[in-house]
Amino acid sequence: MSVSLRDVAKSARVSVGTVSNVLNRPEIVAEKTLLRVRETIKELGFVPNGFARQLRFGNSRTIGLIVPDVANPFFTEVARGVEDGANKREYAVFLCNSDESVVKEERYINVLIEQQVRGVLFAPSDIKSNRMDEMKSRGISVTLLDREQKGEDHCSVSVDDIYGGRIAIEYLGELGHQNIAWVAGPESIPQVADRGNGVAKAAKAGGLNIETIRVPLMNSAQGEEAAKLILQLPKMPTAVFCANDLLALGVMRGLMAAKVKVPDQVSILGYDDINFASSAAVPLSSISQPAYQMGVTAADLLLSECEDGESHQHQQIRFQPKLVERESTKKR
Amino acid sequence: MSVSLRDVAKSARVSVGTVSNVLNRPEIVAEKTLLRVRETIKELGFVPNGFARQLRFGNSRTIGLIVPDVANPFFTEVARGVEDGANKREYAVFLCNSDESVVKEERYINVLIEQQVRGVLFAPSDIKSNRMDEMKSRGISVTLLDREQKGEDHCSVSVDDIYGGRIAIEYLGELGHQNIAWVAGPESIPQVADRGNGVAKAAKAGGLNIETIRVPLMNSAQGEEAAKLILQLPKMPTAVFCANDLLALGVMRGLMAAKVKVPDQVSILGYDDINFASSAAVPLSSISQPAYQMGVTAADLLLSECEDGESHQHQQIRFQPKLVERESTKKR
DNA sequence: CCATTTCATTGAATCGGTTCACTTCCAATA
DNA sequence: TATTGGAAGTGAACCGATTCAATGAAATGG
Repeated sequence: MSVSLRDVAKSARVSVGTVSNVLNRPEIVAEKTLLRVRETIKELGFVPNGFARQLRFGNSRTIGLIVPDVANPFFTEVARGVEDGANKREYAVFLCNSDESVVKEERYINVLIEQQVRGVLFAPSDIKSNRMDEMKSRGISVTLLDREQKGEDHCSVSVDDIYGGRIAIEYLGELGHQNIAWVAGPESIPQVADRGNGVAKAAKAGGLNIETIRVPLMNSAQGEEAAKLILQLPKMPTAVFCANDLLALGVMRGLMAAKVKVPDQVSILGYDDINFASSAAVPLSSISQPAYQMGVTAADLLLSECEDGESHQHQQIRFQPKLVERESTKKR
Repeated sequence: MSVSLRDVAKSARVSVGTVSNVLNRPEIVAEKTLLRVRETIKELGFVPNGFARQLRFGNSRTIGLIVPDVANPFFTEVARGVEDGANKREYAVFLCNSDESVVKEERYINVLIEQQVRGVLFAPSDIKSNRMDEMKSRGISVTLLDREQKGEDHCSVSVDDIYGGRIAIEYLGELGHQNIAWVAGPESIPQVADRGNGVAKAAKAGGLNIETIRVPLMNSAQGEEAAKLILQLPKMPTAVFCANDLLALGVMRGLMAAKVKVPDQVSILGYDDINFASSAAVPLSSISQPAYQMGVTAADLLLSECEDGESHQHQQIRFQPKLVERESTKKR
């Protein structure tokens, strides 16, 4: 089927070594031979086989990035950062969307191993260290993304979500809000749990009243559901803090549909600071995570691990989230 | 560095063939040997080398997907479709974000060739058929995404954007709008040009007045700029049709900031029907493209080309966009 | 004219897993 | 006892590009 280097060699009446030299070190080949071989290559439509080359070299210049949801603007932003960080060092990124499914995650890990990527950036749906150890044992470096691990087996890049939850509530407290609804996702998601801890801590310190509303998924449709529940609360809160921006946008829509004025009657605060937050009808205040920067940093960390080899020291990098004030929050 | 099959064989005192059989056809190996070899594999931490395997087999079960912008919800939706379509046939997808840069596009094409993907789904920033022909000559099938080519060298999946532009204006005409602003992106983007043609055609047929506003990028910030321009028009339009939803959301925000009521004073119509369209403060009416379906179809087309080989017939599949009516458009 | 250096080319060995024709060995059958 | 059959295991050849010690040929120098 495919034309091999040997075919070219035979047809051009030279040795395989010469053809290889034409491709890789043309300067050491006599001009006449060079032209003849190149002519033959074109004629036969020869293209070197990447597998064979890499089999010889031992590794590729690609890394894998596994995220739970590409449709979430937060992760697309992280992905852009990873890409830029990797491109700077001339690596390419294999972007894998696990869709929060462990099965897909496993499948992608297998593919990445088979394709012999140099390293993997992993934002697991669920921390299963066995696969991570497996990758490591195969010489594939792994860096955790948006998740931190207790041990020091891997590098990681994460965000201090407890702090994020705390400053959110502190800010709402400063604005004079006493009754606050906390719209949370599943407790099983570590980020949600951490943000919730921060919320509880700040509420206790400030003597604020928190009403928790838990929804199974963190999208805007669930936000609208949450809005309905908020409207039914015995005591209507004056502010709502949501576990991510998609929820917040849904809540905003749900409340506005019920003629509740945002932010005059109810303030809304999101988390992630996705792009769309600023272009909502009432621009959304949010707790911002440096998504792009996290991606760049993670790529840097992973690739320096790949290139340093033995001498590498694992690092746990943790970013601080920041409040971004827009128009959806207001003094009581 | 890495443990090879030969090392295992030596250590377990069997031949390489037997070790290979333990991995691939364990049923033909005597149980006692099986256990011993497996023990050794675990002990040495042996992992087969994917390149060597694929060198033997000749090709992988991966395809590449090159999109101009993963951050655009339209393309993430397409990507999900592609993934699901590919997974059904047990292929994995290498998602590459060209970021509208030809340089990145080229680099990714090289990586895909090197990784010996089976096929490529390509939404080019710019139709450069030379690379496409090159891939084809290397036995990598190529299917065009969201772009149609005149010749019949490749399969393609696209949307009838002329039709989309037409039904948009026809709809606004039916609602009684006579003065309509058309917020367009760069004319160099084929989709924009097609939509514009549809707009012109429908306007002529219906005797409507169209004011074209051209912006350099198709994001929501540019939409806000467009809103300013609209407010300065000598004759204020009663409806705005935007080349995509991001622009439309920006326009909506810009107009509302200027106290223009949507849709009472001005109707707004977008294009793409991204997820966020429905959760905007005033849910956005839009021309919907079957993004997910397009992705699934493209993957199917590509993979049947890969598997059929010679007997394959190239197909040009073209979807019809549909109007989705929400609350941002209203009768005059 | 021979010795030495330079330049061009060669081709076998290598990477690591898979395959397959072949050998062993043992039990079953005639 | 001789023959057959089947199961288990062997190891060389192979996939295709790269590398490097070795060879050949031409050019330079004395």
